[in-house]
Amino acid sequence: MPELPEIYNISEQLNKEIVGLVITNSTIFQEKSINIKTKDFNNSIINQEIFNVTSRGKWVFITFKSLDKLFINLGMGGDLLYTTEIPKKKHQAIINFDNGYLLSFRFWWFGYIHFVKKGETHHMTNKLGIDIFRDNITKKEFLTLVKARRGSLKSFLLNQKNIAGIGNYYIHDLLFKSKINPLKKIPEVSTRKLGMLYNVILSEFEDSISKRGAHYELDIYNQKGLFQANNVAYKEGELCLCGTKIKKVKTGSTSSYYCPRCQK
Amino acid sequence: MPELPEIYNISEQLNKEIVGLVITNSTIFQEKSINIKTKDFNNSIINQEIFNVTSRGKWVFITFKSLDKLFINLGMGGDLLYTTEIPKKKHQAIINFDNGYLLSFRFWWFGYIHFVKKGETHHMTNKLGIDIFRDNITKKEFLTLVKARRGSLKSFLLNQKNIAGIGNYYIHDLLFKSKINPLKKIPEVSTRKLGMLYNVILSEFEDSISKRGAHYELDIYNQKGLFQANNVAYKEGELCLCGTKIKKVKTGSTSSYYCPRCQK
DNA sequence: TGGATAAACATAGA
DNA sequence: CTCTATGTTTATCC
Repeated sequence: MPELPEIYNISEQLNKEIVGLVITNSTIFQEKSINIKTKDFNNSIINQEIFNVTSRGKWVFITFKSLDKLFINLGMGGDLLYTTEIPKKKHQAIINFDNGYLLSFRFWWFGYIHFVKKGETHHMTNKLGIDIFRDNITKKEFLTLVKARRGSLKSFLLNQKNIAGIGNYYIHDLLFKSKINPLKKIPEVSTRKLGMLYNVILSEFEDSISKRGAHYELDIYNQKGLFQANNVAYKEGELCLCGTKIKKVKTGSTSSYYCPRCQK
Repeated sequence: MPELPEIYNISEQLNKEIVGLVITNSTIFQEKSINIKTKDFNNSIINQEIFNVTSRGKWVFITFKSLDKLFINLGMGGDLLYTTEIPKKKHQAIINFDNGYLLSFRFWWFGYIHFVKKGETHHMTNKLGIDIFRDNITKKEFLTLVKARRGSLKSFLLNQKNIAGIGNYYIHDLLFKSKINPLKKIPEVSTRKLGMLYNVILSEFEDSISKRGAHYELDIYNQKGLFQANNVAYKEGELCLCGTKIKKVKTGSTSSYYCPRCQK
């Protein structure tokens, strides 16, 4: 499940590669991935020229010269490859360009490629929260945002309407490095720790982006990233750096792994 | 806080006393209690003849011959007296009839006397749930209704959108007599106990109505009711009939008192 | 817990 | 936690 650093990286790579290219063909293998009929989708994007590519949270935005857009979400695992040959692995969609290259969209489960006409809004992204990286959010703004709420900090961070881009892989590491217990509610966490969390998010994401994302995700060139988090092991009973056994707790629909000694 | 039995009793008493009477005057001391301007309210009801009086849950409905209506809610404590003399206790409204009698509305806190024109709907009562007593709900209907939900049974019963008329006084007794622990969620309660609960609600309400309501509430003649619940004491540590100490637990915004032995 | 409303939280579904 | 929709609870207001 690619999160902010991977999506940021993918969008920047695409921005380098496909701006100015024109779409010559499009093949949809899974109509559930798109938001309109396949025929309409193809008619809408073929012959369009790419204007730019950017991202917000876990969403990639491809803007055409016409200002129509594609909103792409890779869902729970998936990749977006830029290549000349159709990949052998099962994919949901292929988009061809006039330079002989193509984009292959592969979703492990749910994923979206939504076409949105110029000026129209997209219901899945118009409520997206801040992208702490692209929006140049200051620590003060971050603290104001967080402290307005009283629920669990982990839920807050994972909710894309608050802060877009944090998912289940990075959250453990972010909380570990900020020494925050994943069960805590926002009012129970000191301002100092919330400030530390802000620093950690920025530095961790910058670090990961510079390494082209997480080690188990692919970039558009089919290359794995070099970033490895996992300061807190993903198995109950494994040892933290401090020697304490990692604890597993249910936090909503997923679990959290944390060190009872380091994360108070 | 009058609940179904008291409200049922008040509406039936009114139905015996005021049908056919004509309103000659109306005085509003607290404009927050009504839904339109005082002047409009008075103009709307003066000279109207009472057609009938009925109730649903904690609401009293006075219908005029014109089919305009008054929707009355006594809120958290309050009384509605039918008398010839203006009561000395502070009241929010007085309505006079052509036989020399008057209705005095007294609210301890929030209470409503809403005027609704013929055919129009009233937003506070149009989502009201069933009145188990007036609607002749069968046990099967009751079970279907309850079992469609998964939240706490106590919340379900107190929510006027589900079943109208149960409040904080009767709820303890109803759960005690049904041997249901007030902390249970609906799926955790056996069908047998839910069926028992249905019987208990009907029998308890019938009993209370026959005694003109709870012992601490007043009917329209300023007389206290004769019904006493309190099988489960309202003080932590007091003894249940079985000798076990009553336990107090938080259930949402209020507390529940229950016998850990009798109410499993 | 009287009732409205909004936010917060939980769960199922696609 | 990918996102939506729905249900349920909590908090605050009047």
